[in-house]
Amino acid sequence: MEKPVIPQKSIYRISLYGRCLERLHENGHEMVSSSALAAATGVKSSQLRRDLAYLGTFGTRGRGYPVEALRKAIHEGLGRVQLQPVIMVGAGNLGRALLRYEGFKKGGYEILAAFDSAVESLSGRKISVPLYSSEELPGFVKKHKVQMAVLCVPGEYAQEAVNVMVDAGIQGILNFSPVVLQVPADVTVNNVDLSLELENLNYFIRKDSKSPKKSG
Amino acid sequence: MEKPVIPQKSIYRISLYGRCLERLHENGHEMVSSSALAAATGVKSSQLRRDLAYLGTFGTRGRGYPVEALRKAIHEGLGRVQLQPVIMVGAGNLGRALLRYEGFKKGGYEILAAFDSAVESLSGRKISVPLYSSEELPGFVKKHKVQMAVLCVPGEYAQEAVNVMVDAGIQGILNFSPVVLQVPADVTVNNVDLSLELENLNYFIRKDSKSPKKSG
DNA sequence: TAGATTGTTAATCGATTAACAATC
DNA sequence: TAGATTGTTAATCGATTAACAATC
Repeated sequence: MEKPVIPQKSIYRISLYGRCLERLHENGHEMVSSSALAAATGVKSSQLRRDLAYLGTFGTRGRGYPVEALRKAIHEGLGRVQLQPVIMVGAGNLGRALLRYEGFKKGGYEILAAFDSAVESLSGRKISVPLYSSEELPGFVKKHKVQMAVLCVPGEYAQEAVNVMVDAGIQGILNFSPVVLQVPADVTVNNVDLSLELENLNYFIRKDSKSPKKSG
Repeated sequence: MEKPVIPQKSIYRISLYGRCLERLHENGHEMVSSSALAAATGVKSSQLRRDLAYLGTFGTRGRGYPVEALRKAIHEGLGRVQLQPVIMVGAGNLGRALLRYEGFKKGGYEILAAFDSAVESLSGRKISVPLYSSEELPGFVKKHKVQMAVLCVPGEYAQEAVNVMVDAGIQGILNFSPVVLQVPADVTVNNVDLSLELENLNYFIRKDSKSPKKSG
C-alpha cells in the first residue's frame, strides 16, 4: 500500500463533500449515508464511496458515515491548514475585485499582499491589503514563505510574471489571465478563463437535450 | 452522418485554438501545422486534429491549416455571434468586479444590466451598467431575449435566483456561487468555484512530481 | 519525386458506474 | 435476525494517444 495518487477531479469532489458535511454538522446531523451526501453534491453514490476510498475507510456498513469525523478526515486528507498565505499578482480591475471577495478567507486562505508593475497609478484606489511594486515580489515570497498566488495580469505579461513567481518559490498558481502558461512540472497551475467559460456556455445553450455534462 | 455531439472538453480546447489563430493571423501567418498550433496551446497534435475533426476537415496534407479560414470555421462551429447579451445577477463585491472586467466584451459578450435584491444599498457604488431590482429580471430577460447570465449571489440565495432565471428563459449560467445548482436538463451551468480552486491548488502543491494534469 | 503533414483508425489509458459480498 | 449500507471488484464508458495510410 503506497500513498495513492488522487485524481484532480476526485479532489474537487472531495472538497465539495467536505463543504456539505460542514452544513450537515451545523444542522445537527450526526450520520449521513453515501446516497444522501451524493445527492446533495450531485454525484452518484458509488462515485462518492470510491472517492472517499482514496483517503481511507470512514463508514459503518448499514449505518453510513459519522458527519463530523468524516469532515475532519477530509480536511486532513486534503492537507488543509488554518491559514494558507496567498499573494495577488496584478491589481487591475479583476485583481482588486478578487481582493474584496470574502470567499477566500472562509476557506482558510489569506491574501497577504498584492503586487503590480504600476503601483503609482493605483494610489487612488482603496485596497484592503498592502500593495507593492513587482520588484519586491521575490523578497516577499521568500520572507513569508508564500507558496500560492492568484494571477490577474494582462495576458501579454502573464508568462513573464510567472517566471518571476516560480523563481521566487511559488508552487501553485490560480491563473485568471487568458494565456496557456509554461511552468516546471513541480508547479501546479489551475486556469480560470472567464471568456472561455462564456464561449463554452454559448455553445451549449440551445444545443439543448443531449449535451455532455460536466461540473467545473 | 449526423451532427456530432462535441464533448465539452473539446469545446474548451477549440476555443483555445481559435484564440491562438487570432494571434497568428495578426502576426501575418497564413499557414500553421497541427503540431505548431498544438504546442502553442499545450496539447498533443493528434488531439488537436481529432478536436478539429468534430467541426470538419480544414487542412491540406503536407501543408497544414490555413490560419484565417480555420479561425473563421472555428468561430462558426462554436456558434459565435457578434454580440451576445448577458445579465449579471448579484452586484456584490464579486459581481461588481466582474462588471468592470474588460475580458468579456472582447469575446463578444455584452453585459446589459445587473440585478440585485438590495438596489438601494448600492446607490453609492458606481456601476457601468444599469442596475435593477431583482423583480424586474423576468421582464428584462424576456424583453431583451437574454439567454445567458453570470450568477454572483451569496450561496444561500443562489438556487432561488436560479429558479427565477430559468423560469424567465435563461439557458446558460456561469455560476460563481459556491453551491451545486439544480436546473432542468436543457439549461447549462458552468461552475467557477474560487474556494474550490484554491483548495485544489493547496492539495497539489508540495505533492510535487507525479501529480495528474489538467487544464481548467 | 521525396518530404511533410493531414485525417482517421485502432490501441491505450483512465474515470465512472453497477453490482454485490461483507457486515453493521 | 432482517434490513441497510459500506467497501471494493469487475464491467462499462469515454477520452487520449500512437500510428499510419492517404495525399498534398
